[in-house]
Amino acid sequence: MKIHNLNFRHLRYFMVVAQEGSIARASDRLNLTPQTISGQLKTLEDMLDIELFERSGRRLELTDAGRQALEYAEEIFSLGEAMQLQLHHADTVQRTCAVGIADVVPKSIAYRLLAPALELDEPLRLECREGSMEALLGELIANRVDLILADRPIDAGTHVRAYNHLLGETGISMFASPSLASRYRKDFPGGLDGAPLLLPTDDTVAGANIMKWFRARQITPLVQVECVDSALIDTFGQAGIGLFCGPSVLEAELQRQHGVELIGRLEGIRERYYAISLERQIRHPGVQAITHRARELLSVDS
Amino acid sequence: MKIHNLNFRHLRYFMVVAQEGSIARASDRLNLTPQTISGQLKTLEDMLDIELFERSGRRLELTDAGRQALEYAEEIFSLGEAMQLQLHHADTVQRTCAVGIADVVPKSIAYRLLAPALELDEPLRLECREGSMEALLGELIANRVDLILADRPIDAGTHVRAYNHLLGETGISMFASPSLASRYRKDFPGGLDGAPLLLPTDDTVAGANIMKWFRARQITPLVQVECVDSALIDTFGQAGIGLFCGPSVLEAELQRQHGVELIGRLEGIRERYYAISLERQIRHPGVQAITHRARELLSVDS
DNA sequence: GATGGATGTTCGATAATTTCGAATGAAAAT
DNA sequence: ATTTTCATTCGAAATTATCGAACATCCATC
Repeated sequence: MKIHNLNFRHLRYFMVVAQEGSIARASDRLNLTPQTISGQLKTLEDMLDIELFERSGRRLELTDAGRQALEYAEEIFSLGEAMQLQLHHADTVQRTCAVGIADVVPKSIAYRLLAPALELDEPLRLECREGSMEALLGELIANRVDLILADRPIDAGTHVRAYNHLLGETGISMFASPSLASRYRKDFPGGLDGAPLLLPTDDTVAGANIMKWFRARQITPLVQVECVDSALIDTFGQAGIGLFCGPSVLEAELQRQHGVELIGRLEGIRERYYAISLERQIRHPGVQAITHRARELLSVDS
Repeated sequence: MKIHNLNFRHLRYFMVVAQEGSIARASDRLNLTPQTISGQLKTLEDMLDIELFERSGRRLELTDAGRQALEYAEEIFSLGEAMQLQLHHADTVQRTCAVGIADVVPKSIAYRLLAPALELDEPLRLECREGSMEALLGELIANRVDLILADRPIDAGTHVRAYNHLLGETGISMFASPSLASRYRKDFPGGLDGAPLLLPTDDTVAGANIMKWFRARQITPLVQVECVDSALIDTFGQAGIGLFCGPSVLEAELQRQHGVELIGRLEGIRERYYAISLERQIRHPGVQAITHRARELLSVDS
C-alpha cells in the first residue's frame, strides 16, 4: 500500500478520532460505523508504516508519532479547505477577509470578535477557517489568511515577523447541568476534589491555566474528558458528564443555550484573546475593524 | 461529489499534467493511460467546482485558478511526503539534516552543494524534499526542514525571519544535441533568432534572466518548451528538441551525460545559489558543513 | 467472581471509485 | 488529403470503502 492511496478521508477520520479520543464517538460524529473508522485508521497506519495510537486496553492514546502526524494532518486538511475557498472567490478578493481561528477559541467568542467586520458600511465577506496554530501561521505567512484569532500571542522567539493585538480578556467560570451544579455549588471550590471535569487539552492555554489553578489550591478533580474543541466540551457538559469551564463573558449565553448553571468563577485566571497579523500598521479594512473595536466587546470586568 | 473524496492521486496527476503541459506526456511519466488522467482531472475540477485548464484546441493551459490550485497542491503534497519522512526518523532526529530543495535548482548542483554534509566525521542522514519556495518556507518555519536550497535569497520584505547564505555562483551556458549545436554555434548569439529553445518558466530566476538577456540583444528565439524541472529540460535537450541553458559549472557533466555539445556562454548572467536557514548563527553540524564549504565547490570563474 | 454494557477488531458481502481497452472526434503534421 | 497525435467518452474489470454480523476485551456493577 503506497502513500498515493492516501485519501483526505483517512486524515479526517484520524483527526476526529484523535480529538474525540475514541473510535465510538468519532463514528458517531462522522455518521459512520466504528468498523469503518477502525479499518481506515489501520490502513492509514499501514500506509505511514507507523503506530498512530497506543492501544492499552480499549483506550486509544496518541503515540509521539501520532501527535506529529496529527499536526501534519491538520495542516494538510486546512490547506485543502483553503484551496477550495480561495479558488471560488479569486475575483472578489478585495472584499473578503480571510480569518484563521485557532480551534481553541470558543466559537461564540470568535463570533463576537469578528462581528465588527460585518458591520462596516461596505460589508465584506468573512472566510473562516479553523486549525492548529502551526497550520494557521503557515497560512498567514503565505498570505492566505489576513488574520489569526488565538488564545495566546506569538512570542518573539518564533521566526515569524508577526504582530499581536490584544483583543480582550475575560475571567473563567465553571458550569454544569442543574443537578451537578447544585451539588458542587455549595462548597466551591473546596469541594471539587474528585468532581468529574471536562477539560481543554494541556497544550492549550486554557487547559494549562485551569490545571494550574487547581494544583495551586491542592484540589484534584477527576478529568473525565479532554478535547481541543470547546463546543464539544459544552455539549458534554450539557449532557451532564461533568463540570466544565467557559469564558465569564459567555455566562448568560451558556446558561440559556445549553441549559447549564453557574457554579462559580475561577478567580485569578484571565483568558486573553489575540489577533495576529503580518502588518503592524493594519491596512485591511476588515482586520482594522476587528482589532479596533474588539476591546469594547469583551468587557474587561466580567 | 464532495471534497472529502479528494485523493492525493488527484493532486499528483494534476501537478504532473501542469508541469508537463500535456496529458499524454503526463500519462507517460505516470505509467497510466491518458483516459485515466483525463478522467481524474475532470473529477478534480468537479470537486473544486472550477476549471483548472483552459482547453483551446487540444492544448492545455493553466487558468488563473489552476495556477493557484497548483501552489496549494504542491504544498499539500510536500507536506504529505514530509510527514512520511519525519515519522520514521523521529528517534534519529539528531543525526539527520532535512533539506528542502526548490525545484528550480538543478539536481546536480544540489548534490554538489549538499555533498559536504555527507563527508563529515560523523556522517549524517540527509532527508531531501522538493517543492516550491512557498511550500518550503512554510516547512522551514515549522522546523520541518533545517535548510532550503534556492536560486534566490529571501528578501527582507517577507514576514519570515530567515537568513540567506550565498553558496556560490556560476555562469550560464547554452547546449544542444550535436546537430543543432553545430548549426547555431557559428553565429552565437546573433543567429539565435527563431531558434527552438527550452526554458525554465518565467517565474524562476533563471528563466527570467535568460529572457532578459535575449531581449537586451534583440534576439527572439522560439520558446518550444517551458517547465520548472531542469532535469526535464536536459532530457528534452538531449532528444534534440531545442537549445537549452544550464550552469557553466556543469558543462563537462552535461556533455558527458546527455551527449550534448556546448554552443556558447551567456555572458553577463550569473546564477547564484543560496542556503536559507532560520538561525544566523548556525549550530546544526550538517547545515554548517554545507554553508561553510560550499563556496569552494562552485568555482567562481567558470 | 460473574454479568452486562460499551468498545475495538475481524471477516465476508455490497457499494463506490479507479483504471484500462476500445472507439470517437478533433487538432496538428506530413 | 492522409496520417499521426491528442483529448475525451463509454462501458467492463480491478481496486477500495462501507456496512452487517460476529467476536474479543475491558470496565463497572451486582
